[in-house]
Amino acid sequence: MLEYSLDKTFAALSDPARRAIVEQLTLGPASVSELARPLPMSLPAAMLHLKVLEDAGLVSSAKVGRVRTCTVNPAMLSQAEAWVADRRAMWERNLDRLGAFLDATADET
Amino acid sequence: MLEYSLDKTFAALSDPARRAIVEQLTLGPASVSELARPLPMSLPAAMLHLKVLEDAGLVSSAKVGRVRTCTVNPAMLSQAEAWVADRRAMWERNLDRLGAFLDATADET
DNA sequence: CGATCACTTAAGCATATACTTGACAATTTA
DNA sequence: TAAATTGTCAAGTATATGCTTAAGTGATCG
Repeated sequence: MLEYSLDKTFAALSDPARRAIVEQLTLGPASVSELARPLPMSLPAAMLHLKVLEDAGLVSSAKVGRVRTCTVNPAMLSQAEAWVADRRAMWERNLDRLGAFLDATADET
Repeated sequence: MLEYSLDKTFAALSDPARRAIVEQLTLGPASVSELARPLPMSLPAAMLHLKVLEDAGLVSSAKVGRVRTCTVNPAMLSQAEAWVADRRAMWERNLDRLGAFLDATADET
């Protein structure tokens, strides 16, 4: 039952270990051990982070033989990016309206 | 002691109530009560969310008389947006390299 | 000056998150 | 087939998060 939400996406990105995993995966696919090695924690702990990223749809993985290979899913990155960009655009549009209002008001003096 | 981090920014944005607050603030400044009214929770609970947003640097507020007026801080939105955009760009650059590699490999046949 | 409004603080509770170590399973490799 | 590698599960602990109601503070209105 895949259900990707902004809640999970942003929550996943709020942890430095998980951002480090995403960062490494943007360089190319990697195994669980490779992803866990640079992290300051045990392997099971790293796997939990990986699970969070997968639940959020940011990462996909498949196991072949005894090694699980993980890849990043850029579509989910785009979705998070879009939400923030839209809010910022909305803010700027409103700032423009405020500017126009101030201009119009200035004309009245 | 202001310390804005991606950790806090993404964590703040991971909650629907807090995103609703940001959304409303992109339309213009608002008081605490105005922000809390549409949320399905008590006013103290809404204030906690507001505090999280302020700790993350996403929202600023100032109290004049008995009403506290809140505004959104787009710089922090930009920072979050930039992190995601950079990772996505990195992923695409690597995808290009993979394409080039495959092309080169194809030439060898 | 008493009532109301807007916000704030406090106490308490339930659930979720992040990590540990130790045991265990499945696959290569020697 | 024994040993090493790679990943997973389980139990336990500590801290953080999200919410409630009740009580309180300071500003403004009638």
